[in-house]
Amino acid sequence: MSKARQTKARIIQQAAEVFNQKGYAGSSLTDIMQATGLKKGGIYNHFASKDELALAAFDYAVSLVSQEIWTAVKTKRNALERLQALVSSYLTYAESPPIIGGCPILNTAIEVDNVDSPLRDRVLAAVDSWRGLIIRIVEKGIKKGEIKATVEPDTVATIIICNLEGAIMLSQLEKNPIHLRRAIAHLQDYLRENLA
Amino acid sequence: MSKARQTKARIIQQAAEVFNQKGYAGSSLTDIMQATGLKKGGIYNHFASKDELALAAFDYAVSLVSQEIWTAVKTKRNALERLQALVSSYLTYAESPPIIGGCPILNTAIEVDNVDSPLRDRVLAAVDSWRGLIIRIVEKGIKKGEIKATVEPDTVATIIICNLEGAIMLSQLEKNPIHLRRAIAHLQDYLRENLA
DNA sequence: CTCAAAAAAGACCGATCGGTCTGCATAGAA
DNA sequence: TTCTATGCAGACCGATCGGTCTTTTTTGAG
Repeated sequence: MSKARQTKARIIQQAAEVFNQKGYAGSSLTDIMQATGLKKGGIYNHFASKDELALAAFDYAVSLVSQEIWTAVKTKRNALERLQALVSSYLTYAESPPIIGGCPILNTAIEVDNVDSPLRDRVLAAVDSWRGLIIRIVEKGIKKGEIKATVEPDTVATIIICNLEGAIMLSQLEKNPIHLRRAIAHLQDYLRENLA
Repeated sequence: MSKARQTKARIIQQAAEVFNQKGYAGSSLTDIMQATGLKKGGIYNHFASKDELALAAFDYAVSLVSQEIWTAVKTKRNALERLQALVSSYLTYAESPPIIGGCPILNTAIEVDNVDSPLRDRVLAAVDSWRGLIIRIVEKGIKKGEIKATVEPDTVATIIICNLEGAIMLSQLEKNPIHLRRAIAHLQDYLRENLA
């Protein structure tokens, strides 16, 4: 049983890399077979369908990104510092990303934003969770007097996510981390000048 | 001959909508046939391959967006006002977008950023062209004393594009224009406070 | 109106798609 | 070490993929 779970975890990890680079529609089972070294029987023994594997792979990819963010955030107690740490954690995204191929939330959002699918719901949930984290940090900061009471938590969340996602796209496309670095610097200015 | 060109143009327009909503890998020739009302013979009479049609459709979609931007920009002469007009032109993106399914540059960038393909080169060129427009506006503004000499044109371009693209993704995913409006307001603040 | 040229239809092609199933190999409890 | 439960290989399936080609229809110049 342990062996089986190990294999299943390996399939998810390696499929996540394939999906994140080539997209769900653009990845075939042959691609997954090549990445995992397994044949069809081996894969379908663990997953009922390609879609089910895609969901598991997306959840796994998101968990990698979330973990990286949370690891950075929890090192600080002050609200402003928490936001700064969150933003800065994306500096590592260019050099040693948690998963190759860009941000899985962005990639999947673009691919499924016009269709109804379970995957679309997962993306929405992932974005909501991310936005919720930022909103809670800001709200707590306001309550504790670390952040100006006039600041709108929702707006801060939108601005941070927009900049990071847009910058990841640009840096990924041009294979140049400069855009991500500029966006992070811009967000740090924004946080410093508008929140406290 | 005129009829032929009309048909070809119609194929490009309707294929562009399909591709922009479902992606290139996610759109089949059957989808294109359904959208255009033509059969395979009718489509392949105008295009040698699906890829060739995809290129034409992408170029067309980008031209729609570019035209919208340029129409807004050319109404102003002052550099700061030009940038403000450019940013504000995206207010219409939510209600009456030049093409449905989100920004074609963003959508295509995400789909092809990890593969080598002619389409990837087109996306790079489209982004370069957009960034070049912003950079030239800023440079001219600096030369004419309308913008502070310490402003980095490249950075301004990155920040504007990041915010707009990230916001389009969020608004498209959540089917809520609020994110785009927040990003535009944020950019207007940024331009006002940092450029002049 | 004629008729040649071009546009479109639709049958057809091999390759590949996601998915199923049978049988063999292996793992791990007894 | 034995034996059974299950992980996995690989042949197989129908559907659909992008693309070709022959035939029919339409177009528009003369």
